[in-house]
Amino acid sequence: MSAAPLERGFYARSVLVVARELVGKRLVRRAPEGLVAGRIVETEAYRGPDDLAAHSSRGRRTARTEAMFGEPGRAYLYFLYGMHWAFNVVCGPEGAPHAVLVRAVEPLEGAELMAARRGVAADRKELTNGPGKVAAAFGLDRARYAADLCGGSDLWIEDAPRPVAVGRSPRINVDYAGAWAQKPWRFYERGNRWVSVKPRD
DNA sequence: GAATAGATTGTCT
DNA sequence: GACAATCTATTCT
Repeated sequence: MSAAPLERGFYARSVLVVARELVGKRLVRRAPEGLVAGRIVETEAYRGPDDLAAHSSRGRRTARTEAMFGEPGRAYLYFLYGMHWAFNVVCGPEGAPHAVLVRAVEPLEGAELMAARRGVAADRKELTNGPGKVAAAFGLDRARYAADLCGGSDLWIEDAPRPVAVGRSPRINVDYAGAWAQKPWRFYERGNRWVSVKPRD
């Protein structure tokens, strides 16, 4: 059972709408070592240049953020804390530096391959319950920078039924962004054990 | 379960 | 030279 990748129009909308609707969708990567797939259970919206929590805040357009200014439906990957990669999807109209961070997924296929890449047992929630963990489990790094999720790459997102209950909360670890840190721009499936930071619900 | 410290490097000031 | 959209091990309660 396989579905077509979500088309570019899905991503070319408000980043807040896309972030909410991505919860429940199916992230897939087909690599030479095997296929891994997971259900997205937690996302965050970043909406530069106004949003001070976004890397593209104040219109900062650099080699790192360049992909956020490009067409929607492409991957934005960045390296942080000296050792982790994080996977985002570029959203909004082309030229608007908006993106959705995928913070956690629920493993659906290829858990053994994820476990091998992560170095943890396949039945542990630590497999994919955080942005750095998702990127590692899916084997994503600089090589997938600006990869097209709408076709032509080995990484894409498929449609799937929407969860019954999607909660929202402030974003995680963006305290430096002042008032913007309070905006409830994190979306997650209520009650899902793979969500990274426990919400107050 | 919560809190803390240490790891480690690309990016920007 | 400071710091970051984090993770892990360890040390508390």
